[in-house]
Amino acid sequence: MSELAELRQDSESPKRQLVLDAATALFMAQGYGAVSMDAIARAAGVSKATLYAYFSSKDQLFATIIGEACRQNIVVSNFLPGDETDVRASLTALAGQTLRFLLEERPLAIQRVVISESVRFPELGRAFHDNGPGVFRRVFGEWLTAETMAGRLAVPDPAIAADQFIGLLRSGLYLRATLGLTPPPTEAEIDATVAATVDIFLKAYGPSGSHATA
Amino acid sequence: MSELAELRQDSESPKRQLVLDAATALFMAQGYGAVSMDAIARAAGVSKATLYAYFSSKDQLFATIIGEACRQNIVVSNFLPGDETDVRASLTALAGQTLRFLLEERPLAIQRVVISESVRFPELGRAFHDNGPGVFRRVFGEWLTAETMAGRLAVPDPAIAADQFIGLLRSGLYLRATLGLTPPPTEAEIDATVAATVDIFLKAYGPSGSHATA
DNA sequence: GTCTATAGAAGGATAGAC
DNA sequence: GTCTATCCTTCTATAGAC
Repeated sequence: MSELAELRQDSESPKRQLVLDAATALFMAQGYGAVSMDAIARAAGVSKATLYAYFSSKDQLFATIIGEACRQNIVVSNFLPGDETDVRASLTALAGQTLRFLLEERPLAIQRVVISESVRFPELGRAFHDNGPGVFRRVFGEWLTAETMAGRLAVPDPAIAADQFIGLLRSGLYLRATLGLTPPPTEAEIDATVAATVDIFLKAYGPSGSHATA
Repeated sequence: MSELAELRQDSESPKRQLVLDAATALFMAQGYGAVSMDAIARAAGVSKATLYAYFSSKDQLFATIIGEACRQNIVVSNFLPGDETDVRASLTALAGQTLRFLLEERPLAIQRVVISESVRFPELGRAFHDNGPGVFRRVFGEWLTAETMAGRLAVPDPAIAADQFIGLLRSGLYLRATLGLTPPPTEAEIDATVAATVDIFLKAYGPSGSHATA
């Protein structure tokens, strides 16, 4: 029991968490430059001195928050089709799950912030990629390899195919959402994008003769 | 002769152009928040008072510059394959031209700035989309329709197919470039992405039996 | 029209009381 | 540990000389 306390981070201070929560919300919504330390302290309900007791600078606070957000920004961790043999159903489930995740406000905000600040904070671009698209490419690529060996797919280069799958999902709807264009995508549009992605993917990488349509 | 002068914009002041050039470079490189009016005036070699004589505020200067940059950010304007009948060659040329354009520093910078400031300046997201991906989808979609009617392609929904083409080009390499990851893409990598894009596109939308490989 | 100089506000960071 | 109050810098924007 007492070991549990030892396993905790040394950052269990409640005020520290208040600062982190407030700063996260503000940075995600407005980006680095538009948020002041005054605004963070006010939103957290603490003084600026307390804020600086936990974080030595605005830069460090920002990098801590966005880096941690990137590390938690995993999309495919629970994609384990296991004994599923219906490839189209598996791909459709994965595409739907992935695109809906990408279109959530938080992942959209993380991507916006990382892209805009990747010049000033290069490590954020790396963290975002390695924990997001990089993980997807690895996990999905391994699955594509297994499916190819099982004869259910014919994927010559799993890394390229995984990148293409991501690219197909990130076209159209997602690009418009990234640019903040209204109105937000409807469920029907999301399903249509998912279906179109699975269609083109299976036409290209399905076993010969599996050129089924929606 | 004298009509020429009348045709000119009322913005032919050389100092105004100096300000525009300097501000464009700075905003592209560092974004809105990190650039001060002092820095712009210094880089342009004019005083701040002169700067404010031409642009009433930092917001207006920024919106003017980025909006104009979006309007000039056209990618497919000179894509006119004309009497070309080799679809694979046409698609390869278009894909290579488009991806190389997207990977240039200026389009990358425009996209970064627009994405990061689309919350504060919603009209920029719209201008970027309508002059960039929107134009591509329309022009390329019309071409796909013509090729389909000519029997050289079989594209059921040109708008979706055009979005997918863009998405395929924007996967992998381009995503990493957007995040500022080093090293920059090599010519070989660009060619490989182009080839992979054309391959999957033709497998899905080529006329039956044209499943050629690279 | 253009400059120098500066006003007025806001930002990041800190000293010192409690 | 936390707060109030403040320092110093930098920012946007402008007044006034030439």
